[in-house]
Amino acid sequence: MARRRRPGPRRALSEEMILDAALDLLDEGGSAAASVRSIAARVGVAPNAVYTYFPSKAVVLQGVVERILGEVEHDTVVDAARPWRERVESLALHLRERVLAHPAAVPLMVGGPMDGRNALTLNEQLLELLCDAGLTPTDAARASYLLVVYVFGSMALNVAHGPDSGPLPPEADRVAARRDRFAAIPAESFPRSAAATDTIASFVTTEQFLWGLRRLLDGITAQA
Amino acid sequence: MARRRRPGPRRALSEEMILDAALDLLDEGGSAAASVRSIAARVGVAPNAVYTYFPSKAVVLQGVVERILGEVEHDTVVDAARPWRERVESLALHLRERVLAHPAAVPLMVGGPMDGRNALTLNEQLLELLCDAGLTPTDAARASYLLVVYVFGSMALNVAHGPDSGPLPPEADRVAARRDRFAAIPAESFPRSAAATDTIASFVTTEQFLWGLRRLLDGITAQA
DNA sequence: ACCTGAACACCGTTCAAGT
DNA sequence: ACCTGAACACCGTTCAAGT
Repeated sequence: MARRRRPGPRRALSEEMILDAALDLLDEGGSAAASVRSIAARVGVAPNAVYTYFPSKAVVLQGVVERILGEVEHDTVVDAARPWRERVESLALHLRERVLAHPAAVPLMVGGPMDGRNALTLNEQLLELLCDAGLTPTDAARASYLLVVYVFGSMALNVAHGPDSGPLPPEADRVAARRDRFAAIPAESFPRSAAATDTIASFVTTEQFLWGLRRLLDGITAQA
Repeated sequence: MARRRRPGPRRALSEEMILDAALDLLDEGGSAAASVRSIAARVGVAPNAVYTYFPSKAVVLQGVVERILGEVEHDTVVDAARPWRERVESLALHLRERVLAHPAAVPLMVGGPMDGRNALTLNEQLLELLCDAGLTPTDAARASYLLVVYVFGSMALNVAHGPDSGPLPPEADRVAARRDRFAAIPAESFPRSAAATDTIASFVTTEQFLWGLRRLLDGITAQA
């Protein structure tokens, strides 16, 4: 089935080089920096040459998402001998860590299809885990969707306030920035929100992420 | 403290008119249709006249988000006499229904600050509800964040696959579209995902939303 | 103070032409 | 088949000028 291809001049690039360039630009300058023109410039071709490799910018960005999800080493992180809840937790924590390394890509994930090979692999592993836990296939599928919504939803809200360029600041700085942001809540109109400022500021932490994840797992097991 | 303003010619517009135009365009043509230029055209002024009312496009879109969140009639939906779980459920369902009426606005909410007056009002009401349920202020704040992540996260993933224009199709059509999309999963590589196609297709339904919400409430009460 | 015309510095994408 | 120059139809935003 091996078809010969491209009889013309050797191609100067590869899909991978374009995805690399796009991801680098995304990491360095945020979503606005990853234009077709700047991607092309970085790999040293004219803007329209990109369309030899990808049909549109949207497909390039989809490829970037897939590349990031591919960086999640699905199997090595999760020790099959441990209890299933711990396995889910370490998978979720690892996924979150890997994705938050590319903050500008989070909106692309939440806003796009997420039905590529690596996304499916991730989902498949989660399903396996939940079936091992004794859930029916239907409940496992529902629960995995719930977990996906939580992991990606929390990342999206985490990233929402931050700057649109560069890597994610350290956790302490993000908490401080959030506290500043919510310190101005008028206590007379929103007494409970104002009183909870410190807790609200901590929503961007891994600790709060784990708290929510555990409540979610509690809910799933209570159901089973 | 009433300060006199604008000694020049009477302003032809108001902030509200601009927000109306922006929301209409968003609803009719998706996020790409709500450009500063098209907003200006709809209200009958030159593009740069918009900058007399708002400092930037981002602030206009923030205003649109606030307007939508203001459409949620916080109090009337939730009967204070009912058990707190039911009150949370009806608040979440109502919020979801109101927001999904404007699919193109969902990414704006998940991607932006969400710290306006109406967003705070919503959060305050949720906090009150959870405190009534017996949670400590800290746990109530954490739980409300968990609920917000879930409600907005699930909407974002729901809207992600759909077309970028017009109102959200009826639920049955969205399920069918999703089934088509995931019917192509190769069963040899992803056996569990392929077997769960029907369940996966149903993720966009209100029923599945409620299922997840209830697991979440189970987890929160198990903690308390 | 509010609005305009014109311009600046960008976009994504297409097309005819070269090799 | 791959790449280029040039163009098309857009963007958000700024600025000087009018009233």
